[in-house]
Amino acid sequence: MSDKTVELDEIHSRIIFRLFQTSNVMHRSGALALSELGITTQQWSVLGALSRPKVESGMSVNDMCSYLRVSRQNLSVMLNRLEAAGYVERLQDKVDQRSKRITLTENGRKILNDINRIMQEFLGKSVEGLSRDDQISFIHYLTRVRNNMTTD
Amino acid sequence: MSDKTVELDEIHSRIIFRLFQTSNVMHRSGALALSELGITTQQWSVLGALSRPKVESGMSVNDMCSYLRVSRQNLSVMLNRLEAAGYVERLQDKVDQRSKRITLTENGRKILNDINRIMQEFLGKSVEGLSRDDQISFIHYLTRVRNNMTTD
DNA sequence: TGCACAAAGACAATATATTGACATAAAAAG
DNA sequence: CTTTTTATGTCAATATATTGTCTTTGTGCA
Repeated sequence: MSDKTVELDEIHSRIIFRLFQTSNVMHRSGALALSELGITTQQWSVLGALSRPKVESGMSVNDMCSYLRVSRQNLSVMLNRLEAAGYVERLQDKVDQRSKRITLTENGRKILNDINRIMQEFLGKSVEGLSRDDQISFIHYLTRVRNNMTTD
Repeated sequence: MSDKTVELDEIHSRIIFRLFQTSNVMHRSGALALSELGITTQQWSVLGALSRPKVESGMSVNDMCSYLRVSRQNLSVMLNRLEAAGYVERLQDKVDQRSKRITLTENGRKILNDINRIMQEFLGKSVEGLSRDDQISFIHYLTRVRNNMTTD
């Protein structure tokens, strides 16, 4: 390897570093906010994914992995915990023997309601100081970077 | 708890969810890009923190935790690996017996150079489609949200 | 000066993130 | 139709994330 020192674009590296920091802080403070329910932010995202009306009939593990951008193995372990807690159900897919349908249970809907009650305030505070337009731009940038970094 | 269904602000929750997804994708694809060096994105951020001229004399573990927004325990384990690999050194602080000074070794500087050579391209691709102004706004939003969510 | 409290870094336990591997089922190819 | 290849979800291993805890050291206050 050459001895020439590489200078990274400072703005580029700062974006990635900020993502790293912000994600860490998000999980830490989010989990703290939800600690009374014993729920992590990651579990919230799993439950939230299942609560959408368009997936009322359930989601496959694979679909969830794609949606959440987590690995199959990680999701499987998270689902173990959520199933054990009675919040989700794994049902055999009727069309494909290899596949499962994951659905929210009634208890899952209830805890999600409790979660959202807490997260409402948490989320509001997290975006303080950003206008609605800022927020929408922010989503656009995040989405763009996410897609740019996505490898198949 | 009341039975009334809570409706989250869709923009707010999407910001948090995008952060979650983007962070996952960032670590996965970053680690893939750096796989030939056997370095993770997290280790890169540790090494990067130590390479700044203003911390030439080293950083305490505590300072690094604050800078990186990771826990002391997590950083300690990461430093174990980086020290074992010969990239960082833990030296006793001369003023405070409880404290350590963490410094980059010469090998640490070399691997960091190799890392940055790879990350240069990775970072460039990750921000494709965002103007310089977009990138600067992005940093501003990330910083704002990070600070809003930071609890002491 | 002595005591109470806090800070520093590391050990322990647990949850989440990845890749690798596997058995079963489905799809594709010839 | 048969064989090869791919897909699905889970087990295994490892790295990173957290909180809790501990011992040693340092600080502040009476």
